[in-house]
Amino acid sequence: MVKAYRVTIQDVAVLSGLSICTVSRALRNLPNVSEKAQAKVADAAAKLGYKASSAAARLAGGSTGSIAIIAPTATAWFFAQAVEAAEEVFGDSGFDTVLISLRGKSSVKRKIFGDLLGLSQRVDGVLLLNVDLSESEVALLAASGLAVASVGMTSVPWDNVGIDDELAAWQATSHLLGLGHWDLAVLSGRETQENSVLTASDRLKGFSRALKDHHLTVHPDLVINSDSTIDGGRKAMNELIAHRSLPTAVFADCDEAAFGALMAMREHGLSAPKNVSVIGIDDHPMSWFLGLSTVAQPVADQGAFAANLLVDRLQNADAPNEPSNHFLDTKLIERKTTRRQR
Amino acid sequence: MVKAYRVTIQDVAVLSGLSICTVSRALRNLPNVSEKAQAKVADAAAKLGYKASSAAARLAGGSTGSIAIIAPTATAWFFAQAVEAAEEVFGDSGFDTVLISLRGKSSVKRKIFGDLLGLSQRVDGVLLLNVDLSESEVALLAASGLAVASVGMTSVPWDNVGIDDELAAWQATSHLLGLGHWDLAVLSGRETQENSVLTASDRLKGFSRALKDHHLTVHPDLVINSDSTIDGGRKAMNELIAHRSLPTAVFADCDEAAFGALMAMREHGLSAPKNVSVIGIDDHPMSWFLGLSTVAQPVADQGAFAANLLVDRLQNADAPNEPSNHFLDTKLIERKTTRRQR
DNA sequence: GCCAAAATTGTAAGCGCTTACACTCTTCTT
DNA sequence: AAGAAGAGTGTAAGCGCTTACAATTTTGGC
Repeated sequence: MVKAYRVTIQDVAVLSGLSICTVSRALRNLPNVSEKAQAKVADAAAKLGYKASSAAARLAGGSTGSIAIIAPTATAWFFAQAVEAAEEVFGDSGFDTVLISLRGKSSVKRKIFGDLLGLSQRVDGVLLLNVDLSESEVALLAASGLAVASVGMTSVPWDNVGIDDELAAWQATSHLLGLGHWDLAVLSGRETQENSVLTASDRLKGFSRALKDHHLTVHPDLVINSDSTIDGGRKAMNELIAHRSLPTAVFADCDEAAFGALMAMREHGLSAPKNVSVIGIDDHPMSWFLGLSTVAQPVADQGAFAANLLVDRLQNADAPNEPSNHFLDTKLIERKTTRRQR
Repeated sequence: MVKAYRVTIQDVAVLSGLSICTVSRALRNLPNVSEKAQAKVADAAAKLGYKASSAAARLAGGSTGSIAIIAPTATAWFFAQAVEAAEEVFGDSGFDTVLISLRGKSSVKRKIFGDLLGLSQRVDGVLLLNVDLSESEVALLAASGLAVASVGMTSVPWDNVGIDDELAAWQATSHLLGLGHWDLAVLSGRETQENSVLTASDRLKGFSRALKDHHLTVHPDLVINSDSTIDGGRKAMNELIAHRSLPTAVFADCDEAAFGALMAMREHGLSAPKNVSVIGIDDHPMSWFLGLSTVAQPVADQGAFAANLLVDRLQNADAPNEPSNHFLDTKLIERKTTRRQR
């Protein structure tokens, strides 16, 4: 293994005939650098293939050139899509992406917030995907000096991109109601200490509002906690089938849970829409195949959009405009797991 | 925003009454530190909540505390699982995970290898997931000074974990043949400049060998290139249905492609196993639901195993044993999309 | 044309850590 | 019991960059 020679800022300085300091400023597009110098530096840097050492830059107080993505999990369809979309944006902007998956463990989250200072040493910004944060955690992050943006979070003091979860759930539920169903159950993302899904409560609200619009009330027995996974949906539906009276329609607050519900039904000789109408949210690629009615949301778009917002903040740290909140559209897609209730 | 005070090695040195140098050595478990000193340092560090600055460590020639995962994509089921499993191992060992998704673009790969020196400044090691590397890229990486490990790669000069792809494909194909099928097509991971799946060629070999074992030959018309995605499988199967004579059985070299094939069949009023028997490889969580026969492989295990190997190398850089190659078991799971051919 | 103000460039002091090397104690030898 | 060898510890010189601040050049007003 040959000891690789590293091109340093010193080399660029010598070649361009300027001082290290001027080179440093030129490279970072700081003011007070003449065009001539700028050009000379750019030229020399290109010629030498110079790349700043992020470690040295960081140590000296500059930026790290990396951004952390924090997500509840990296395996669920939604997060895998969003992560990859964001990673692309970051990569194209010259940032490394540090992936931190909470894996449903609050211990991981605790560790991160316990060492926020450490994190802020290693990354310039954080992209949060649907992370359920306490008020104090929000405050900590906002005060950390890190640039922050998020997907699917509400009332946070930084840029956010998401869908209107309440509306999406309302759309799904209203579809069911419009079809004449009035005996509905909901598979709702579980909210526990260990594993909470941030969007779940809004989606539950949308469900409730739709019922209210039809002068129906939410029966607590028909709100089933469910992990936002295939297996979670399956367990929840099994529970519903085993222990409660079967409703005529079920709203699962994500497609993967709906898949699980469909599985559970089949295990009991039931099918949709024959015995129960089923609808989800997401428009997962398998949904089309399974004929699952759902409310589609743009997933990669959300990740990319939020990532761009974050990169903008980082690159224009001088323009401190207000945090913005963007809602992307959702759309009901009627397929074959929902039908009119006679 | 309050300027956060950083606990430095200096603070630990003062509190423990030792020199910075001794503290540094103690913290990294280097030899020539008395037990007494070791204890004092550990104590002081814990009391202060000291964490070394990775930037400073890196700059001074130490390690960065991060590891890159390079994968063809982060969204496919296999990779999302493996990435998360590896990320967990890295996180538990105190490493940050830098995610680099090639997104099927050779340009990204080129960029990485064009700046391998840059990468090696930012991470201590690299975990490659099924990345198709040229010989020169392998050599470059091996000479980079980075610790390397991989999943699903063969004949590489570093630790590797995988399944026996040829065997898995042989198992799947033999199942079909054992059922009396002799007119088989294969949906094989596409090998193009832009987007190649490393395991595909081995799986194709296994397919061929199984045929050969039954004194059958591979008809080129029945080897269909297919992206390893749902959509890829769907397109490939559509092609097969539209332009060639329908075989009695199809082997898709991953479950997602098999899902796509099943979709395409349904679009044409066909179903498995009635018209065509279908088998995949993976045992994706949806496979059970769809009744897809498949050859199961442990996915998270592969990611975690390789990650552990890499971490071991990094932590015991002094014990340079030979690169190892580990094969994990695969297992045929017979479900409902395959049946005896009359 | 002259001088102050503004624009540009350079000097030098770190950032927090690792490491070569020098130094001080302990242990064994003989 | 003296000297060599070795264990433990400290000193100081960077790693490559950013950034106050000082030095220099340019600009512009009169």
